[in-house]
Amino acid sequence: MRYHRIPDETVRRLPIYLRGLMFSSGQGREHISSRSLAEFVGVHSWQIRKDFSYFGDFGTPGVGYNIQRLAKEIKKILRLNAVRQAALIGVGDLGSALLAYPGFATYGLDIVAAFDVDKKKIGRTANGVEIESVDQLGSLPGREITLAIVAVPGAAAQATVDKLVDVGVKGILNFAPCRVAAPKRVKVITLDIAMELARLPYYMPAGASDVASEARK
Amino acid sequence: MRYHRIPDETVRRLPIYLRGLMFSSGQGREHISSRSLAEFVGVHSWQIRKDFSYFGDFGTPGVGYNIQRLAKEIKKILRLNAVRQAALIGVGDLGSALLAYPGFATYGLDIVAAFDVDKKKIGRTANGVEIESVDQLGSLPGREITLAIVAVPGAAAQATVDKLVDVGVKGILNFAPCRVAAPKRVKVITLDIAMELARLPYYMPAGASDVASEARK
DNA sequence: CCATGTGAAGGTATTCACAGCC
DNA sequence: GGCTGTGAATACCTTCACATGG
Repeated sequence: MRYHRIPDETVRRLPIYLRGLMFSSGQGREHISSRSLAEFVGVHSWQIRKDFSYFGDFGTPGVGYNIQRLAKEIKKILRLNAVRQAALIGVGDLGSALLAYPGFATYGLDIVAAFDVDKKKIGRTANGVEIESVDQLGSLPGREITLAIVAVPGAAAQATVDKLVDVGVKGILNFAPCRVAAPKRVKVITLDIAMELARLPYYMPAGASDVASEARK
Repeated sequence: MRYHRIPDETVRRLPIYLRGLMFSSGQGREHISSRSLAEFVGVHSWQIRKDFSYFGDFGTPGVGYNIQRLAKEIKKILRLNAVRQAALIGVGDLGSALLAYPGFATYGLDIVAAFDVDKKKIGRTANGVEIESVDQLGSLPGREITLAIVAVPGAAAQATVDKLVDVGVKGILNFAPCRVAAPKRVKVITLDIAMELARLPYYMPAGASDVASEARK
């Protein structure tokens, strides 16, 4: 079925596939089967085929998928085909790490501006980006920045997001450990690192005391 | 229905509720309605009631939920009722930020050990934790550490996880941007920061050119 | 013969509406 | 009147099995 709405869960997996395809592409191969890709990315092959079926026929029966063509299509769907510029708000420990993080480039995302409230930081350069005062956020509309990464303390998060919405940012990745409200036209994804760790114990078997004995097995 | 398996999606939301409850608890109130909590955490009230219904009657009709009692129960379910010690592997930019991250304590998680391959870092102290050589991972079984946070480069991730499994770690939060394999008895949650950002453009409306005009509205 | 693409079946989670209780 | 707890309805996603195509 070629024309179909793409389920959210499929959209969530597309970056995983993309990562796998880009890696395979670096290996010099031209085609990849759903089976091979499945093994590499850790998703079942039938799930992969179903996911790809939502947006067209990219596979050749008996051969597999053309890596380049499929990667290009996924990028198009995710709108990652052009390099996108992002601003970072909050250059603390986490913010600094994000500035230095090489992974964003993988998906064509580039942090080109950084803002902080701390006067001591303003004017300094971190990873080739000059840190500006948050008061300068008003200058964003003139620059080609549509995305923002929020790495400020929870107490400042909502005010920061409000400001970002004001200056026309369309998408926000929020690292502050709290819910932030925004109009529907602005997409906010909150990524609370500690919360992810918090559900780990639930899935872990037994108590802490059997670590040593378990290790011997 | 009091005795019921708790759906995974509910487990994923429990830490969100817990955060909200702990905050409300600090406000001195004793009870909270599903409506108030909903507003605070950004989840619909019926969803909250349904989620809570999976593990017992904690609400009083006309009054709401007893904050302390409910928080305690959620902690018990998530097995966060005792402080849990974690080890950090990889003290680079991201690892250092995680060491300094205050959010883990919210859920009773404490990073008490750090490991790196870099000889220059070994022996130094970061946030009160002495950085040890990864060769010392073998010493983990004697310590009360069941959880590990992996913040090493992608190329080293699988080897690191293998080693952690060997020394009896039961749960791993993996920040490396790749899939890692582990036996079923060890729970691995992979958190690829760039991937989260990668699906943001998909949900953003229109192109980059209308930023300025949009901001005027 | 191998691998895709997809209807159909099955399972899981969300949403609703309201009975029951304080 | 306000709020919980929950069956029932609905929507969504996953899994399977296999027809179809190279």
